[in-house]
Amino acid sequence: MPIGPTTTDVRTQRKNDRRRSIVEAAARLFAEHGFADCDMECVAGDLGIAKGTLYLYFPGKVELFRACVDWGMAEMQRVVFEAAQGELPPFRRLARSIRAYLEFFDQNPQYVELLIQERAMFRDRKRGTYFEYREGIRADFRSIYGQLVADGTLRNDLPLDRLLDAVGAMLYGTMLVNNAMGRAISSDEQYDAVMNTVFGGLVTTAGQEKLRETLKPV
Amino acid sequence: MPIGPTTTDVRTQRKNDRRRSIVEAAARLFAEHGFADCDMECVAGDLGIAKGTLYLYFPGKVELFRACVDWGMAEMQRVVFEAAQGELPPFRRLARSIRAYLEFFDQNPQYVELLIQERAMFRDRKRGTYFEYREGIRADFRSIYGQLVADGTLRNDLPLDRLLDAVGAMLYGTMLVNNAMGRAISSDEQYDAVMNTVFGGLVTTAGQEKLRETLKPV
Amino acid sequence: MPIGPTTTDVRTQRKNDRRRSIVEAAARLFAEHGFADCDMECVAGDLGIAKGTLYLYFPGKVELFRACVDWGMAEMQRVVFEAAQGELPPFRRLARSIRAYLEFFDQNPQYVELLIQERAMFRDRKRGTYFEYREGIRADFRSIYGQLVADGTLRNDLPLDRLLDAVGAMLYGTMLVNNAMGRAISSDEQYDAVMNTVFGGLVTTAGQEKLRETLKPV
Amino acid sequence: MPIGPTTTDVRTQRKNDRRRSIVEAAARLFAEHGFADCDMECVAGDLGIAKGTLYLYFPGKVELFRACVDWGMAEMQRVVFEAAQGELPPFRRLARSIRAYLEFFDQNPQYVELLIQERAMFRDRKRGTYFEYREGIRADFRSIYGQLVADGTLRNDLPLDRLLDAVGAMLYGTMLVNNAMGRAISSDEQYDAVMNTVFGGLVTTAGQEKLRETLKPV
DNA sequence: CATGAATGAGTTTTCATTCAT
DNA sequence: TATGAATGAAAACTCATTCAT
Repeated sequence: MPIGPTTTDVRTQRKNDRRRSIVEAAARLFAEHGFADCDMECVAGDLGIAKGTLYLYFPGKVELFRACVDWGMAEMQRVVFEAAQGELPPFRRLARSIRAYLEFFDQNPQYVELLIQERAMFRDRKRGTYFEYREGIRADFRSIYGQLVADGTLRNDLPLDRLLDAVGAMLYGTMLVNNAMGRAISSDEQYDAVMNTVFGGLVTTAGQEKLRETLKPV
Repeated sequence: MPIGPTTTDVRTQRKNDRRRSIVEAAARLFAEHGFADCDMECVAGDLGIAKGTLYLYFPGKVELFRACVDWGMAEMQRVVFEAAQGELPPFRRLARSIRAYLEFFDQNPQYVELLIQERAMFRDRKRGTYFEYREGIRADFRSIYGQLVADGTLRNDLPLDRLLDAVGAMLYGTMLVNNAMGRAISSDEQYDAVMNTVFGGLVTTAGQEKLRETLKPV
Repeated sequence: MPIGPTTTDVRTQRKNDRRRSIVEAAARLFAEHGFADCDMECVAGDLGIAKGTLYLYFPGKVELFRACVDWGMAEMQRVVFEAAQGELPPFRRLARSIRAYLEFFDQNPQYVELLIQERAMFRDRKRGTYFEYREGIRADFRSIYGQLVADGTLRNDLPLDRLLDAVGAMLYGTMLVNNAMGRAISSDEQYDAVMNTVFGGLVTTAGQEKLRETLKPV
Repeated sequence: MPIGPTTTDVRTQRKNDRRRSIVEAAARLFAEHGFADCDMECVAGDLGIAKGTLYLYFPGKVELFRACVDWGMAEMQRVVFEAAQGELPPFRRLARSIRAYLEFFDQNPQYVELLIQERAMFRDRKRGTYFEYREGIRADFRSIYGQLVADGTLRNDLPLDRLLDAVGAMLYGTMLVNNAMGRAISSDEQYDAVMNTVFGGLVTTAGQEKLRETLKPV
């Protein structure tokens, strides 16, 4: 009996591909028109399929929307994590992640839009998808921050959580403001501003010596 | 003909009072239920008036909503400006404004909600009300920042606009994150975090000496 | 201060009149097309009003339908009760009620239809409206039957409940069969049949001798 | 060419078996959820086959439903007929049939449900399946009733049709009422009640004297 | 000015039926 | 034969807005 993909495998695969392509189209359209003003007809039309078909892949409009946000945030998380991999000094890994974060939202502005839509629409969900993924990222980066405090690169007079908060708020704010202003500022410039200000402030004087290279503009 | 308030004046006054009270109720309700889930009936009901009456004061739902956001942002601007008044050193005035900003949104979370609603709903409007008022504030504070750069308190190796951007992004991010996390952190702590990080980074070493008092926790 | 109808009274009155006329039209249409095949548009159209207006008077299609059945059964109950009033011997009152029941459904076949619709549609409701009203009628007639048993008119070898059941089943069956056959038999004839059989018995006195064994309880 | 079941016969046989098993499942499910709330998916799922397969055996949902009702009524007719067979006195055969009828619906309440569903759904069909089969039964029993009138067991002052109507209505009503009340009364008791009332009459001999006027035709 | 009844366009969702594989 | 993915028509319900009183 030959080993190979079973019918079920193929079907599952096909179904996943389809879900994926629906999510991609929907993410774009939800971002373009807003959740309320993008009806299922519109998504189906864009994909060239019938309205009813969408319901074979997602239970309803809300779930489709959630899948879009989730997909985007998973992407973002992946990109940020990947940037932190490799045999590099901790601050370097941190910096690369920050850059990755800003670039991700700069290149995928539709996900900024979806975050806002989600926040506006579902005020009941405790925090929204962004903040769920943020928790994951935060947990993973905590150790890096810990190392940097331990080796004297970062200030040790602030609780680790405040430190993480500060960087998180700065990045969130930067991402949103930039998006609102029509991406007038390149992600390079954004990166410089964040590094110069937040880390200019968080890094010790001694640390600044050590990081001269890393902190300077790209 | 007697001098005094004319009938017209009285009418205008009364109309404005009415508009004002409608805006207050609507702001609360839009924030509570969201723009889409707060219907005109709901606003009218809360005020104890008929639905049709709302249309005597506002052309439509959207305009009423905009009036709410506008009202809130004007309040915010006023509060921030007021904090900057008085015979105080420039950095002091800056710090007081920042504190006022954070406190305003902490005490009026409904306006955070409205900002998010507006952003989500009206993606066509170039930037939204927050960013229009932000421009006004920014213009007014530019001179303060200029003074602080000139007198060596703030770093002069960054363009003034980047400096303003950095503070703005940090504040916007802090306000939103705090709101999303359920205001788990007091505005005092938020203030400290912002001052310690952003200004810890922006202030020169020399400047830090001078500002020792101002920068330290409240 | 003059005594007279207040604005509220007038409004309530008007609202009730409207509800009433909607129920009348809806009862007719639900009966004609069936619950499933009679959409709200159809009811509204028949009344010359907009679909949305229906929702000002009834929360939804189901409630409108229920109001129709309820209205009809209340009418039926009223008619049956009224027939039992007056200074007449008990059996006479009973007979008049039975006649009234059969005539009511003969003249208002739409209510037969609605009863069937309800039964088919809402299998979850314990019994349906007919059987709720039936309970009321039954309770009221129990005393008449009691008198007739006591004075020796009716057999006393059957529990009162079985007696009531028997008459009830006969009437229900007669009403439904007659309706299903297209009202081929006049309510006069139906009445005769019921009285002659249920009360008179089909078996002759002589026959009863012969059937003693067969007729007696199993 | 060999004599024996041809390929075609085998196929036909298999097809019929399949139809049969589909009808059984569908009857159960239509009765449980109602025609409208039992979709083809649900029937297919219960049988462990694909939705499309149903359409190989029945042209559509309605035809499947009709087949269910038809199947049930044919069963009922068979059971009632069988009970009337044998070398027994006519009234005995009649009584056995009545008992069989009541027992059938008591033990197969799903068919009561289907009758109601059919009646509610297809008001256009002249009478519905029940009444078609009823005609058959009626025709067959007419001769029994005739004998009983002829031999003086049953009253001869009523047209034979009225007599048949009366028994039919009583049985139909009893079956439906009993079903609606949640089968609170055993089919034994139902049987007794029918026999006692319709055939025995509720009014005592003495009572009949008194009611001569009231009971006689209007 | 105030009212609130009436409107009707607009959207989500369901499901019988089809048909390519 | 059997499958099950795709279709698209149909219908309940909502709510901003209007307007006669």
